[in-house]
Order: sequence, then structure tokens, then C-alpha cells
Amino acid sequence: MMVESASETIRSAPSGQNGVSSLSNQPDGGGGGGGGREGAASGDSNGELSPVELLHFQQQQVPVSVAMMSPQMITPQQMQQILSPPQLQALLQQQQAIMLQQLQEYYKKQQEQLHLQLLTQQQAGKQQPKEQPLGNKQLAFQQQLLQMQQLQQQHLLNLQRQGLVSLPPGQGTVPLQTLPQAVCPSDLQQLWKEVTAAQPVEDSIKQEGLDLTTNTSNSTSFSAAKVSPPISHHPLPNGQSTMHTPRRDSSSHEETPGSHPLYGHGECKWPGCETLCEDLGQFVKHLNTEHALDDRSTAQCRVQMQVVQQLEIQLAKESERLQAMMAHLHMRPSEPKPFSQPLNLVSSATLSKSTSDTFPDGLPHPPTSATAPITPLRQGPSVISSSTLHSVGPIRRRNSEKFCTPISSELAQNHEFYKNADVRPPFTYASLIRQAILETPDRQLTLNEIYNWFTRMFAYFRRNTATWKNAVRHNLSLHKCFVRVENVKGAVWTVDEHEYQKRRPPKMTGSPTLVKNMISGLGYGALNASYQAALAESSFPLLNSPTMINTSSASGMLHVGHDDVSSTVEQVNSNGSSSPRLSPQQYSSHPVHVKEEPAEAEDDSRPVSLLATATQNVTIPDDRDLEEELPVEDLS
DNA sequence: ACGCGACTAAACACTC
DNA sequence: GGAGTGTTTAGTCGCG
Repeated sequence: MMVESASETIRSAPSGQNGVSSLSNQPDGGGGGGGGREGAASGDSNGELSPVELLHFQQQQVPVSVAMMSPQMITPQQMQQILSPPQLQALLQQQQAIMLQQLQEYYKKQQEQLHLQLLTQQQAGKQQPKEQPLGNKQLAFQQQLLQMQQLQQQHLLNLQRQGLVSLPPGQGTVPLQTLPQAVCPSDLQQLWKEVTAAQPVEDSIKQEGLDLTTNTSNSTSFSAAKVSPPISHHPLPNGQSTMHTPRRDSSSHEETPGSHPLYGHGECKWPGCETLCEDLGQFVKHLNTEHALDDRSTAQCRVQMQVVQQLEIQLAKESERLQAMMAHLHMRPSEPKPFSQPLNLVSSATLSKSTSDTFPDGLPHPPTSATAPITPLRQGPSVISSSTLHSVGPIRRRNSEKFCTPISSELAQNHEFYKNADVRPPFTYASLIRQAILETPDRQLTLNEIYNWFTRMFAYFRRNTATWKNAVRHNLSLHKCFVRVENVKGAVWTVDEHEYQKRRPPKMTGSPTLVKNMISGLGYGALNASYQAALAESSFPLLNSPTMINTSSASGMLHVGHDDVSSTVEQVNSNGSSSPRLSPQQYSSHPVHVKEEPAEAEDDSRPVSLLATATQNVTIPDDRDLEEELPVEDLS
């Protein structure tokens, strides 16, 4: 199922670069593997950990990390087969975060060791000034340092390319200051200064490109690689040209079109920007001009940082809550490992730099065990689906449609998110169109205004315009609920609510399948949406009216079965007792089928959001009421 | 297996 | 003629 979803995702998403690219990047060890392989030929004579060994270490971490995150032992190959690209990407990003830390610990240790050795050599060097052997040894040390730095740089490149570490927008040459501090640029700088200060002899080396001082800062900045030519261009006197490959590899990655996290499919992916750029070069120009380091860009960055931080905090909270819920439901407790652990690793790398695309990808596995008691049949896939709650990019329409939250409430809560994140909204076109129309005072919109609403509200619809616009038109024409009215200005579209309610008789019930999908489907659209809403509950405290968080988000998060409020909530209001209020236990053990009724009976028999009523004794407002309560002004 | 809804793509017609 | 709009058909997919 997940495999299918993956393929479907790719198929149905011409822009589905997130999953695809990451998937293709991963198997070879993050792309850096190629470079590292040639580094093996270097055969560093120092006997220290060679770049190859480092790479080997790095590669070895992958399965380990997978095992760490997976409740069951799954090989990476299996993971690849089962996981969809976005899921894989999320998983791998988690791994990368872990690897990053581990690697950097290695780097640090190595550098400390080398530093020690260098000091020792300096002592000896004072007694044997300017001896050839010493020079060679120093060279070797420096080479090794450089190798490590280049490896680190390469690794960072990989991470950056995969979106784990993103470049501060508009600052193409800014070092990765926000990386985990195991090796911070200043440390390296200091180390290099000490090394170079102790060895004024190395002028000649510097002239050959071994300008350590400048190289230092470069080494921690992946972007700097393209700015200042690294030493690898110059074979070292002792014949070791080991740095050639990694370096070239790194720069080749840099030059790969679309390798920039903010550049994809010929468009600038800066939040709110969709400028077309033919190639990376043009994009970089655009980036430096349009998104330079100015107040606006920094403000946007700050917002993004806050979003990420809030999400991470919220994830921790929600994880705890889930644990408690599951414990309460007598479900198999989730893995002893704290949910926040992997996340923290991720956050350490993405906290302040994550783009919207790197939303909590590394989400842990709340649903893993939750699935088992409810749908034992789904144990296999449930493991997988647990890995990612937030898949970015195209999502499965059906899922998202089925389980998505009430569009108005979720939009109200997450409009900032959808505005900026390139995430497909978990609503059908029809519901989106309806929402757009209903948001207007006179409840009518021209086609172009509908377009504008889409692009204004969703970053996702700022690209692939031909596709979704066609879909919008198609939906307008296809569905009877959309009525075209000739106006003075031209044609406007309105919504026939009655038709809209009739459009889709309630299908979703409290069936086990629903629960199964609600939970095990976490990895994708539906839960994606639900979880987004859940996260949004407190992820955007600054962006949403606090007064509406508790009520609307509760319903928004948990509503199932309909893609919008109107069809789901109304009957609750009209007849609060129409649907049984179930405790979670009841729900899981005795799934209740809400009678499927034709649309005519929508007053009473519409399925209620079972989970919502079960877990939140909130008074769910009427659709209209809800919409009117929502800060609609925020939406536009 | 089948039907249905949703989505995508495409062709075509019409209007400005 | 081209762009925008509107309609329709076909194919695919996920789901019940």
C-alpha cells in the first residue's frame, strides 16, 4: 500500500521532487559516497582515521539509525521498498541529523588529536628547524585536517542538498553557523590559526592553495566551496591528491541544477516567491537580489524559525499526549525511546534554518503501536507509516480528502503554514473552491479570483499552475454544486450548498478501517493533514487567535470523513445525540458504524467526528457559525 | 472485481 | 491569433 502510494505520489506529482530526489539521493550514501570512494586512494599515511574511514563510518550509521528509529529491524532496502519517497526522505533526514552529530564528534576528536600532534611536532620542530621530514609531517597533518574539513563540508553539502540543513536564504556564502556546535567555525578558525601561526614556514604551501586561514572558514561553509577554490585543485607535493575527488564532488553537487534547497523546478521556492529561474545561476542571482539580507528576508527567516521551533515543541507535547492516550487505551506502549529524541537531533540541525520543506519530517512513531490493537492486519505497514507524519509535497488526494480536517478551521489555523509551505492542502479542489467562494462577502467569485485565492492561500498552488487551474475549471464545470452566474462584470461562480451537501453522501463511519487509516495513515495525506492541524493547535500561537485554538482546532484536528465542516459538523449541532459519544476504548474495541444515509438525511445521520466527540467534549459549532467565528480576515 | 470519487491531462469551443 | 474561460472526455488511482 505504501509502495503504491509512493508511486502514485510520484506519478501524480510532476513536481514531486521532494520525495523523488531524496529517494534517489539516498542509496549512494547521500551522494557523497562517490567522492569518498576516490578518497580511499589517498591512503593517508598518518594512520589516523582517514576520510574513507570517516565515510565508512558515516555509511554504517545508516542502518543503525534506521534500526534506532524503527521498532522492528528493517533493512534500508526494505524501508525503501515500503516507504514512500517523502517518508524515506524524512527518515533519512533524521538519520542525517544523527550522523551529523556523530560525524562532528569524530571531527572534533580528530582535530583535537591532530592539534595535539601538531603541538608535539612544533616542539620537535623547534629543535630541528626547517627539516624536510618535519615539513612533510606537518603537511600531512594539515592535509588530514583539510580532508576532514572537506569531508565535513561534503557531508554538510549532502545534508543541505537533502534539505536537512538549509542555507540561510539570501546568504549564499554564509557559513553554517547554526549547525551543531561540535565543530564550530570559530573553533576551526582558532585551530587553524594556531596551526598556521606556529608554522610560518608554510608560506609556500599557502601559495599552492593551502591557505589554511581562508580555507578554514570555507570548510564549514558548503557554499563557500564555490567561492574560494580549495586546495584540492593543487596536488600536494607528496603526491597525495586525495582531496581532489571529494572536493570536486562537492562542487559538482553545488553546480547541479536544482541542488539548492530553495530552488526547484525552475522556480524560487522562497516562501511566497515563485519567480521562474532558468538555471541555478539565474536563481542565485535572483536569490541575491530579491532575497538578500534585508529586513524582509530576515523577518521571513525568523517566522520560519518560529514555525519550526513551535512545531518541534508541539511535537514533543503531542508525543507525550499520544503516549498518554495510548497508555490509556491499553495499547502497546510505544518504544521506550522518547519521541523527542530523534526529533531533537533533527532540530539541532534544522532549528534555525529549516525551510518550510523541512517541516518536522523526522517525526517519530506515535502511530506505530497504536495501530496494532485496532487493526492487527496492518502491523506491517503501520511500522512504516509511523515514520513520517509530515510528508512534504504531493499527498494522496484520497487520503487527504477522507480524513482531512474541516477546511475552514484548518485553514484558519494553518493558513500561514499553507501560505508558506509547499505542501499540498489536504482538501479536494471542490472543497477549496467552495471555501474560496464562501469566504467572500457576496459568496461569489470569478474564476480568476478563485485562482488568486488558491495562490494566495497556498504556496503549493504557486507552481504547476496549468495543472491545478485546469483542475479548478474542471471541478467548477463538473460539480453541480458550482453554479455559474452571469454577472455585470462577467461570469461568477457560486456554491449551491444543497448540491454540495448532496455531492458526497457520507461514507466515512466509525469503521475499523477508518480508525486504521486515521492512525496508520499517519504517514500520508490524511493524517498528515490531521496532524498538521494537531500541530497547528499550538504551533502557531502567534498566528492564530488563541480563543479559537481549543475549540476549533480540536474539531479541526479530529474531524474525519469529510473534507469540510459543513457536512460533518452540522448534524452535530442539529442533533447532538445523533451519534454516540464514544470513549476511545469503545471506539477501538467496538467500532460503531454510523449509519450511512443518503444526503437527504443529512440532518441527523451525518457521521460525527467520532474522535472529536470521544476525546474532546467540545461543542462543535455549526458550519456557518464556525466559519463566522473563524478569523476569516486572517485567511485573506 | 466493481463502482465511485478524485485527480490529471487533454481536446475542443467560445469569448474577448 | 492568443489568452482566458468553460465543457467534456479519458485514463488512472485509492478506497469501500
